[in-house]
Amino acid sequence: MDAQYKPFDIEREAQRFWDDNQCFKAVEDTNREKFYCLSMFPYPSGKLHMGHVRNYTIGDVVSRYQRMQGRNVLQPMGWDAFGMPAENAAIQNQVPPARWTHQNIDTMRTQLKSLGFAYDWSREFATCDSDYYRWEQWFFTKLVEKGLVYKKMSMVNWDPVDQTVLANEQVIEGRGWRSGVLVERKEIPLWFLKITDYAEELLADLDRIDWPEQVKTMQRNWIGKSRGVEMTFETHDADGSPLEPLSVYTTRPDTLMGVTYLAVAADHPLARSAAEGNPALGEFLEECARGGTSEAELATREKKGMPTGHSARHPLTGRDVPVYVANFVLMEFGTGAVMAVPAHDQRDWEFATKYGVPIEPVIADADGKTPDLSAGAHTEHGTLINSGEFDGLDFEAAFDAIAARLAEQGRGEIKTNYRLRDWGVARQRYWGAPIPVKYGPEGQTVPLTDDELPVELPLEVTVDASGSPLKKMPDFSDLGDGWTRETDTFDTFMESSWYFARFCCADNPTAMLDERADYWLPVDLYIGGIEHAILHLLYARFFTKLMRDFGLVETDEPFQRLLTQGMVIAETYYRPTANGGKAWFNPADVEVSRDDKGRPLSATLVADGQPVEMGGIEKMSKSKNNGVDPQAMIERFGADTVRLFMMFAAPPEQSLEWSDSGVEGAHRFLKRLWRLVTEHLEAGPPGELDVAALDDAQRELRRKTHETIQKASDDIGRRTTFNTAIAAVMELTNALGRFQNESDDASPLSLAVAREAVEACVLLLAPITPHVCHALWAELGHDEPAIDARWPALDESALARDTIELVAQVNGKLRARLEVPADADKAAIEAQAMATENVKRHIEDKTIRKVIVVPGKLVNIVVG
RNA sequence: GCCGGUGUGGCGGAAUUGGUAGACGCAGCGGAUUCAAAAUCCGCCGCCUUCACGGGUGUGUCGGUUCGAGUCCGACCACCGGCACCA
Repeated sequence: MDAQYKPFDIEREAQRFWDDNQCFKAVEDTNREKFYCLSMFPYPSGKLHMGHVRNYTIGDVVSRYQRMQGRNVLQPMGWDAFGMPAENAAIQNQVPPARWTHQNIDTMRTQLKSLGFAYDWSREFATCDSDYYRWEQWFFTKLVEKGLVYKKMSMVNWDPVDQTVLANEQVIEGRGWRSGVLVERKEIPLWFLKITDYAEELLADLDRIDWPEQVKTMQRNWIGKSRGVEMTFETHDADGSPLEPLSVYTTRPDTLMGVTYLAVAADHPLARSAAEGNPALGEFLEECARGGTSEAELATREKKGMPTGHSARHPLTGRDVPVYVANFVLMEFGTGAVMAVPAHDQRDWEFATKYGVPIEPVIADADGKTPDLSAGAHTEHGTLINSGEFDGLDFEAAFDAIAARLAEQGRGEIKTNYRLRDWGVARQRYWGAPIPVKYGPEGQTVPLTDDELPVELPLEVTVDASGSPLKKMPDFSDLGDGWTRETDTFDTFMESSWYFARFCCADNPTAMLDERADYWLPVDLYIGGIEHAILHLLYARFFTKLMRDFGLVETDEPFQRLLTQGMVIAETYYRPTANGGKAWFNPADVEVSRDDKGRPLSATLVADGQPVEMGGIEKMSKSKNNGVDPQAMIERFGADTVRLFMMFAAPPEQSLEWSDSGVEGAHRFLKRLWRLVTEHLEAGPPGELDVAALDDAQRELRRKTHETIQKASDDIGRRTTFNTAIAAVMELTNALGRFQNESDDASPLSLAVAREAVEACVLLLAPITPHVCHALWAELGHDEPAIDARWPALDESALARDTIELVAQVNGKLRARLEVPADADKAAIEAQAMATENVKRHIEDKTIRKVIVVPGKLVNIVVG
């Protein structure tokens, strides 16, 4: 055995072994329990970043652990290859998006392989392969047939200079990112999928999946089920001539008698008609149409409104209230109109205060009095006042009574509403899957038939800032005889909504999915960034239900268990630039000086020795130039070190701060492990492990071994806290090191106990640092490779203790530590605590009021 | 703005069900080894106080529940993720 740990030789050899023997090729076997472990596939943006390394190491650790549990494991990898960055790169470098994408895939595949991930590469695909997206096109045409797809006018960000639709990301402070001009809201026809048909099931099934509660809560709130009343207000203009009635939805019908105005969206037909002959209002509507379409932007905008001059008749009192246009009412939500109760809704209160609309309280405060509305609205439920016949009713009773009265008069009904909106899947972009629809000379809209599929995306194109090149390619769009092809492409969320299913049968050329999908699905553990908590994960759940309803899969849910991984962050460094901006420097090029406690004091750029500013710790990103290149780290320390550091530095759900010295520490540990095994092997062959013959030191090491097996198994298998599993193994190696040094005892029995500890260390670390463990396992004389070894088994009897330590407290403060027999009863523990010197000192002259004994933990003496 | 989360030594973090705060690692300090250095090994290491035993204090801030709170409750502050065309 080599006395030195040589990661590069070891890693090359282990990877060659796994490769040559196709160790990770997954084969369906109904006699074995399967485990499908999936990490969110990467967008091929160029090179692997640390976020990828973290994500994929977590998945690999779980996959290898599950394999050691004897399960039939599938861990595939592929590429989420469509998207905007390829088009941006194309504009910048005149490279066709396809070539740029495939080059990136090649680079990143090589990098993934160098990390030794246990992927079944035979299932690899990229979503930009027509073999993949053809099935998405095919499925879309089936959805059209079933009425789950429709076309509707919808708002987009329009750049009037570049004459193109912008993504929200491309709108910076209301302006186009390239042109710098104010963006306009523009309505164009777009394709939608009816996700709202599945709103109830998407909500209900959250109870059946093992996901973090926070993610489920976010999805519940996003779906936003509410119970309320939809009602109709008759409307008329200033002259009293009737107009179209206004429909509004409210979850607070109990406040109906407090309505003092209505508000409609700027895009509402009533607002538009009112603006005719009212130039001031027309100007206001134009102002509302400026800026981006994102909800964050709309919600943070200053709340503004203007009267339409029209009035609405209260459905119960018959009183007229004014109708306003308000920039915070959204046409996409509900009916595009709201009733306003400024006394009991904070936003309405602010609006009414600003525009001098009356505020009329109709709900009493907690004391049953008229609420104080001088500083804001009273939004809690309460008893009705100033509401005529409804006075004295509580929320529930008022809700029902007012809903009943409206229903009686044919002016309203109870309605369940969802905040969730249908999914707009059309993008006016090139680098995506073409939407398989054609348009006829008489305006017909026809989905393509099976023999017309796939619609392949032309690959040799020139991309510029003026929008999708497909629209300018008659070869693509003109089908002859007056027929044209749809030039919009799919939202890239379409591809990521079913790739996990295609991995089960990626080689099937004649069907989207086959029975192998039912063997592997659902995914047992899905790992990815928390930033996908809502959109991607909701769309994938929706798509799974669609596929189920078409008989393509049996499962109702795609991902049984979800692990949301935190970001990788690092210190940032910059210098102010002449134009008021910041020039960012990579941490690798910066030297930091520290005080005697190790706190950073200042930083200088190595290249010129001049100071740079410290910009704080941020997510690793290109824009802040604080990314640490995984490749450089692998080349310096080896893949095992990088994997170990990533898993050790933080639990997977928290953000992880990069630390160069932390990586060195991880490397140091692997060297120590190597040396420990070397020294153990040099001491000679172990004897039989005769448990009955152990002395105290041997029994103690053996207990530590099994405590570690217990903890690491729970940490990896149940808790997925890999950092604490590694800490436990480090403790065991420390104990083993002391045992080997101190005992200086090479008896066959001691070597047998040490052997058990050494093998536990190697196997418990095998999922995390697979290369070095592959080598060490072989050195320990095993013919079978470590990947096929069984996870170490716990021997409960090894955990037994004769005495245990517990603490004595006086009034909750720790005063002494006690060594007591493991089977001591409460009275004995209490007596021993009372007899302890330091406890006596704190209870003398005081009355003992109570004694609490928590078995195995502590005794607390309460004195007064 | 709305929804969700996080906050513990010099640093990353541990404390799993309300029961010993700081496991494990990094940095630092002291020592061994070395001609010297690197590497390695051993020891110390929240803060204040004490010769020492010990005592006080301490988990973002303020308050509460409890024999006992990092953990539960209320209010607040700071930061992070998402907000439907970034992926």
